[in-house]
Amino acid sequence: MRHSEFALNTLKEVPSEAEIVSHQLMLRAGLIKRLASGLFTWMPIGVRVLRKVEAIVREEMNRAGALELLMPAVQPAELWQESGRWDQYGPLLLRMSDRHEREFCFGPTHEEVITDIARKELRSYKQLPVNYYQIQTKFRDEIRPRFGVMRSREFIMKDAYSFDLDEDGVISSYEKMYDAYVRIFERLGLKFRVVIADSGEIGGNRSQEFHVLADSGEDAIAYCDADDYASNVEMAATPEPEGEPAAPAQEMQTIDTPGVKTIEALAELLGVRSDQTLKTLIVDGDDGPVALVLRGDHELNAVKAQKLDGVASPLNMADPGTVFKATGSEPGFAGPVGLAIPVFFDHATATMSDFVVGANEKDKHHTGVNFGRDLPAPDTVDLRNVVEGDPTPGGGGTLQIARGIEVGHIFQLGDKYSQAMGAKVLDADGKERVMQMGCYGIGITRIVGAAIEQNHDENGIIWPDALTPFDVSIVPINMHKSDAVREAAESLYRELTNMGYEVLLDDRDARPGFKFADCELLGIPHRLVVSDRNLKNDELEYRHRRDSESATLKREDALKKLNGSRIS
RNA sequence: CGGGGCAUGGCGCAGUCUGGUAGCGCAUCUGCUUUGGGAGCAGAGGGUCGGCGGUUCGAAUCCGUCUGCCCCGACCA
Repeated sequence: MRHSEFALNTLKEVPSEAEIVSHQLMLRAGLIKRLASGLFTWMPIGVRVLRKVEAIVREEMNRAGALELLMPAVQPAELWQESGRWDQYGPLLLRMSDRHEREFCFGPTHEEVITDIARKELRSYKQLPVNYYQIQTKFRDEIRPRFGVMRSREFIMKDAYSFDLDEDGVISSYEKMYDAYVRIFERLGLKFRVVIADSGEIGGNRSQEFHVLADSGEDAIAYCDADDYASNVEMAATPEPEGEPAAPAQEMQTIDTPGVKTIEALAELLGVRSDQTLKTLIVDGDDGPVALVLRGDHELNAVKAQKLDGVASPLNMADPGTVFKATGSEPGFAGPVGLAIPVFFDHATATMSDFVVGANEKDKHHTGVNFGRDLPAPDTVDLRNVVEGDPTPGGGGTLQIARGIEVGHIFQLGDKYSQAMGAKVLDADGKERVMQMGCYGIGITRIVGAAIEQNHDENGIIWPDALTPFDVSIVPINMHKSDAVREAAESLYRELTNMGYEVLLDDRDARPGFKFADCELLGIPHRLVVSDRNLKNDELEYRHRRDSESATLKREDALKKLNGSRIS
């Protein structure tokens, strides 16, 4: 592609709409244009990247034996009513009516449609297993779209759905997808981790997420420094307490803490560490409010809390009126001493002694509180987020925390949809059996953003070879003055193109620095500079996007160098 | 949804308080000079100042209203 024929606009200044680096660079490099909140046009250079991602995903899905189909983006309400999700899904689902007042939605996912296909197409166990997939546009009406294509409302997803006769079958289909996903992310050239995930509302038993590692990631991942354990922090278990609390050294006292409503303020006022305090959170329960008690420096884990018997799901903090009724005080001074509602203590509180708690009275806290004396020794539960340094479930190491961007998710669904929608086949005994399903998603558009989050520097994007819109950039110096440079650049362009490279020839009449800056912003991995200076010796200047220095090489050596770095 | 902010040429912004000919930088176009790290000079094009309504002799500016966009939002008990 000649630059002069590729209508590409780059920006020197950062559009103010963009907050994170991938969004900024995608706008500056001209990959995307925003149309409305959470809606983006993929410009020609962006589409080149998108197609690379799709091609790899498609190849590996096909290799794994999955069958590509394409379902409608718009789906009839009846199917969603049949699965029960028309009412469950909430405002995330974009609903619409046609001219006959029939209701539809723009698909946020396709379990209903595929299950409908499966119940019509699949009759016999002999047809199983089947894994259908598509690469297609979804719409989810996010509360707050942000981070460019990373959390947009419309996005492209590869979604796959497997159908098996029994649980052994699902496990096998799931494992095939796991292997395919590992190959996909390896081929994409991204650093990633597979983590144990919450299967959440979708149900089913087993679920893993694929995260691209990046400091700006929205998700926290806990992983072991000694084995291959990795988990979404939402799901990472904390250990049961070991040992006994130290013997009380202080008497319980009630002290004045006017206006002190936060743990930080409390710790500062009393000159204690936050891990010597307890925080007591009042949340809605199934039958009136319940209290959750954590060490002051720990964070509540909502996913864990809402799974407890008696705690409302989804988790909801009690309103101030309820807090007042339950504790006799406004929020900020709740504590477990003398509290008449159910109380859950986190594991980490079990070994504490001489700690500080709210006194259930405005502007008062208790100090020197101890289990066994001021409070009954608790049965503790797992309520908190893990933190760096916690022991791992395998016991072999300690947890580290990394940030990640979720780009893939695989589930064993079981029969949730097939049961609700009657997707059955006949087994070898001629009996009807409800099929077992799995579902497997990859965020195609999100991968592009995640790749940039992981691979960039102050000058721009640094594409992994597998994703780059162009492999090589040819930068001629003074091409419009020097026929020798022009001819050399054109012949190099033809030769590389014939060799199968995707080449961007910067044939603009611009100064070198301008071209270099664009080249780096666009993140093209290989750059060849053609100049009179080097042509005399039949030389080219080669520089990889990650290099800090250029190398002047004989033309054939430069080509060899390119070939040597070829991956496919 | 709650809170905050913004809306002026393709992008980034000033002008609004204190009403009086719509401006700057980047980008674009033309010409000349320039050509190894986002060039210089000279000129040019491009804006119903988000929409509607009001106040006024006069509104980007004041008032009302609507719309759009951005940011923050369990961890406080």
